[in-house]
Amino acid sequence: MVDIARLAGVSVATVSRALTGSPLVTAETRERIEAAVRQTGYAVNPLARGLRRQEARQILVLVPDIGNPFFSEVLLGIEEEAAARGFSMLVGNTAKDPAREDRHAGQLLTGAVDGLILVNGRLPPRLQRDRDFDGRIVAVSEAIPGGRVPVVGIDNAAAAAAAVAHLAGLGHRRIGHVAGPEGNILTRQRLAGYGAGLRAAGIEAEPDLIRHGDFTIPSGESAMAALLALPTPPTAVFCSNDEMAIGAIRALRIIGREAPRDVAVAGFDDIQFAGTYEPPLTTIRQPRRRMGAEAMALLGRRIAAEPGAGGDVTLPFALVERRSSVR
Amino acid sequence: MVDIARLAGVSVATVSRALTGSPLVTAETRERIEAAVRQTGYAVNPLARGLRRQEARQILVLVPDIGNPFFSEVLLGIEEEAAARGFSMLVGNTAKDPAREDRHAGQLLTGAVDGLILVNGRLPPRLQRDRDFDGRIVAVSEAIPGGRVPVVGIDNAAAAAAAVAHLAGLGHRRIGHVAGPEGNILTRQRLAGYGAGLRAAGIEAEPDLIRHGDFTIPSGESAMAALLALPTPPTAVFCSNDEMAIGAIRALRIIGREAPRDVAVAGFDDIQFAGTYEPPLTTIRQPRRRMGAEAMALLGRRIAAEPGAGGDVTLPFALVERRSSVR
DNA sequence: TTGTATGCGTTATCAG
DNA sequence: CTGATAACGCATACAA
Repeated sequence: MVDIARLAGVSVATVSRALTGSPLVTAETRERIEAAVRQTGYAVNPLARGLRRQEARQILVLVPDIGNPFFSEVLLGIEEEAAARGFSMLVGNTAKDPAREDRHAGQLLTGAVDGLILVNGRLPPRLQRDRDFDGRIVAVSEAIPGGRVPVVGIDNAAAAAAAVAHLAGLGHRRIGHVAGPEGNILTRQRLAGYGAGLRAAGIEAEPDLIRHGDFTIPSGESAMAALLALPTPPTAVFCSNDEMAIGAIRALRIIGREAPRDVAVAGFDDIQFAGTYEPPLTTIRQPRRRMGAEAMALLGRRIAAEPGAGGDVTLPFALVERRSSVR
Repeated sequence: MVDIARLAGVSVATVSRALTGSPLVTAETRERIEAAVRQTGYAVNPLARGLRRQEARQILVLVPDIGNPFFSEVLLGIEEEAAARGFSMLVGNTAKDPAREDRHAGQLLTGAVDGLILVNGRLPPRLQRDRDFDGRIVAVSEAIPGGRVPVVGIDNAAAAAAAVAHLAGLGHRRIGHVAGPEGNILTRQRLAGYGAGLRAAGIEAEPDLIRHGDFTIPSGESAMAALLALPTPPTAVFCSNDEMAIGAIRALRIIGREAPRDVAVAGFDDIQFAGTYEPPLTTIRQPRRRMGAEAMALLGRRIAAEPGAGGDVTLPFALVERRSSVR
């Protein structure tokens, strides 16, 4: 910067002002400075600027598994919005390990990042104690227990109810549910929606028709196998995510049956291969990318301490009807 | 830090030394300092440290599409190795847009990041001119034209040849190829391997049996449709990636045929759903995660200016035989 | 409108 | 082994 100052025949202060768009600079001097910048290819040092301004213009996203396509598409939305707002995106993989969560969260305490986006459904331990940074944290997709941090996502219960209504509308009365792991918030919300959907259709709930998996294909397969071993198996099944729905279809195939002929199957998420699978999956589409973008927008507003940067953001979902549920 | 110094009754210089693990500190003073640190929850400011040391302890990964599972698993490997080496990972989505590439690459010039990992197959324009940062750039998966930057990946030609050898070994003599977009390096390498594989099996190449797609499912579908419309269609097809292989299988299905009964199909990459698809896909497995990790390790060595931080790293691939190719 | 001076939080140099 | 101090590059308060 001192070079630019010399080249343009001004002080570094003026260069700084010109570069930050201060109105206190003559058009003419600004022009000289910009010329010098172009000539030398100079660029402001973000570390020095950050040190001075006490901000990093960086945000951190905590993800349990970057490799999971669901999360990576949320990341895409975050990145776009972050770039648009002049932020860079750091990504930390937690693998659900509290120690890693804490290590990454440390970046918020040190000032390495200005904000945090949680895609992993919980606050890192050290942040549970320390409430000083609540204003710089938002969650996406999955709510955080405690209600301290705002969430951006869909109405999971309503979406689950919509899926069940769809199956009931097809004439099914025995509708099973392959739920996620117990204790998980999404599991609870979708389970609640499942129950509400049954009620709305005038169907009596039957605890035996509910089995828990862990959101993986194999777990969906065994949950469905258990359902099929029932004296009176369900004629339709709503699964808490698409992976388990695929597992359910495999379980059918293994015993020589198939979806939707023998059992209708619906999933949740509309992952990339949901529409490509055989049969294509009926599912709930979440606006993943937009969820990421909205989360970043919210975080940006909170960091800037904008007044309206309030609570949760609920985005619309869509029921996507495909062959797996329709005869 | 000044607080710590006061608490421990030493100077900031000593605190700094203790915190950086300098041997020039008494065990006793170090203990006092560490106690003060624990008590206050103090953490070093990375911006100030970076400004002073002229390093950011951050690296940037340029990806064309974070949402793509192939890339996101490479990211996983990068993140793990980066964390292990004390680096944070920034992710920049380029969407193949040169302007975005340049904007992100700027972070290398400003010192915001210490190194760059390219997963998008090419150097951002401004870095093509400026060779000053060559020592801080590595590529993964896809080689960069020009040979200036070292690549971490598999031997794509050999892998393609192995896939073709597999199909030939099954007795096929008319083996088609659904290639990637023309001009793409991976396309060229795999196309070359396809040719080599045919030659090794004593099969004469036939230009008509080669169609180009763009690595998407629909493009694979139409490429395969064209192949099937030939007077004498191939009895086996090697596709340059799994998405196009899935498209090829769909093309078969549309005209009432199926894989592998009518045409054997092999893909490339072993993406997440390759093993789950119906039929499960025969494909080439790339060690994506390890590729990411090795790339980061290489970059780390280069940044540290370690002597042995030389050229390309070639990792082993594996031919995964599944039902799509076997009768 | 511009320049001077100071401090952001660290680390490295140089004395002691 | 420890302390004082300069410097990293920038942005702002204060003067002019």
